[in-house]
Amino acid sequence: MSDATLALLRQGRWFAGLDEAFQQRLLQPARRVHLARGERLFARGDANSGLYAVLSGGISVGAVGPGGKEALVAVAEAPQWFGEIALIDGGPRTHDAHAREASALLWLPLAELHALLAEDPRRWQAFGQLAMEKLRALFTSVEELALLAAPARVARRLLSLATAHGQLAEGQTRGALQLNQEQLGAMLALTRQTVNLVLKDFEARGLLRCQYGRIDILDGAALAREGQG
Amino acid sequence: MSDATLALLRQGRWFAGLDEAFQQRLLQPARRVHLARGERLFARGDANSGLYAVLSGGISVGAVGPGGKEALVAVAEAPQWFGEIALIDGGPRTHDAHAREASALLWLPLAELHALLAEDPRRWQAFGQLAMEKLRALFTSVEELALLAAPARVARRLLSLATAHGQLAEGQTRGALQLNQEQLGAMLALTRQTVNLVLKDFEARGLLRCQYGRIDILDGAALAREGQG
DNA sequence: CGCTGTCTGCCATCTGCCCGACAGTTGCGC
DNA sequence: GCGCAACTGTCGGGCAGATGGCAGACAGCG
Repeated sequence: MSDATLALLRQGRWFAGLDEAFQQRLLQPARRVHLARGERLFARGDANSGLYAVLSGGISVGAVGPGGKEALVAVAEAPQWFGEIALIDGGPRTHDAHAREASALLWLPLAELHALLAEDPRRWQAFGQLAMEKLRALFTSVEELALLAAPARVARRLLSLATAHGQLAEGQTRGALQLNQEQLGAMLALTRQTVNLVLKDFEARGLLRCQYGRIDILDGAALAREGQG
Repeated sequence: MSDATLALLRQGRWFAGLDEAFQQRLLQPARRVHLARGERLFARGDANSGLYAVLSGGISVGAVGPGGKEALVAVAEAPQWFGEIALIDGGPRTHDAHAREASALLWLPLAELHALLAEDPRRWQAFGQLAMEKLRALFTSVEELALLAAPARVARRLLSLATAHGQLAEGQTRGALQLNQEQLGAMLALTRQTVNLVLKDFEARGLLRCQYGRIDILDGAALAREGQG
């Protein structure tokens, strides 16, 4: 695995927190996978195939509920890892995952993971920690969904996306978010129209800038205040 | 630890799935804790104190959001386990936990857990699995919250409570749920009035019976149909 | 027994967000 | 450069569910 890849992955909090030896050992059996725009990686209910890390592009993780409405759980971008849930409990995939643009992934096949865990079972904790990052993020999502009105939800989610739900290493944030208003709506259980309304209001007050398929965050602090509800 | 306790805990899917030796080893350092009605076990942000299992009574797990509105995440009853998140990632408590009635718990102090994990690190996976049960349940919650209307949400949550989110062993269900309409509302992000409306409708159609602080499920199959949305 | 706090049942009113629709704008392939 | 598809911006109508308020039923307690 190239040094560039290693450097990229170390920008992620989880991977950066692993000890050097484990980082190396993890990447050793890893393979690269390339997906075209729209291509599906796995679907809800599929058997576990292993763990993935995004190197470039973006992976939409979501599900269609009864009635055809789609809920978007997350958009994974470099250097996020996903797919650990099925690894830990041996169950099927919880969500659909597909490439929202041409993407490169790192794939750790299940058999390799088991080999690596058999070598040193203490490593289970590391994967547990990865899952706990998701679990904690999900708890805050539920709470926001339940308790906050639309503007506060939008504000919080934007900030949360900017830090990749805290999965980026210390201090790192994205100033520009690559997603459209429809997708933002699907994450927050709001319609595109409502999202647009809120966004326009924020823009008029200088908190952000709306562009085609993209949102630039200008004033994160003010956005955080907006998210207080 | 008494045989009765062991038998009780084995009614839970997670504990029952552990091998015999580990079950014994887990209970060996465990202590009993008694809480009076309304007493607080821990609060969001507290340092990790260990793992708990409910032996009798019920523990409300929730949080108050900005604005004072309360979100109820779950009501843990025997023989459910909770508190594993902080164990795995070493972070603070995600939620407030307090006794909704006089309750008895089993407490595994953090130091004992670490000792037990140091002995055999493969046991990390077991705690990971416990957390994954929560994570999967939470995913379905989010989806329900986002995609379903009030009646379907109520129906699904009632069924979900009846099986303790799948944490009871195979085939076990509770026919009577010990909670009031206000609490049900707090779980579903609905007001008491709306919950009442839905419940009355279900009752009129013979799906359940409303009683003082309690709901009896009469027709689980019909309730499941109602939850299709 | 009656007192008190909790829970249920039901109303009238208000509102935030959904829905459908359509025009304007941007980006991309031909 | 043209044309088409995807995305944004905005409007008005409609409704599910929130709000607030109140009477009555139930349970525990002195």
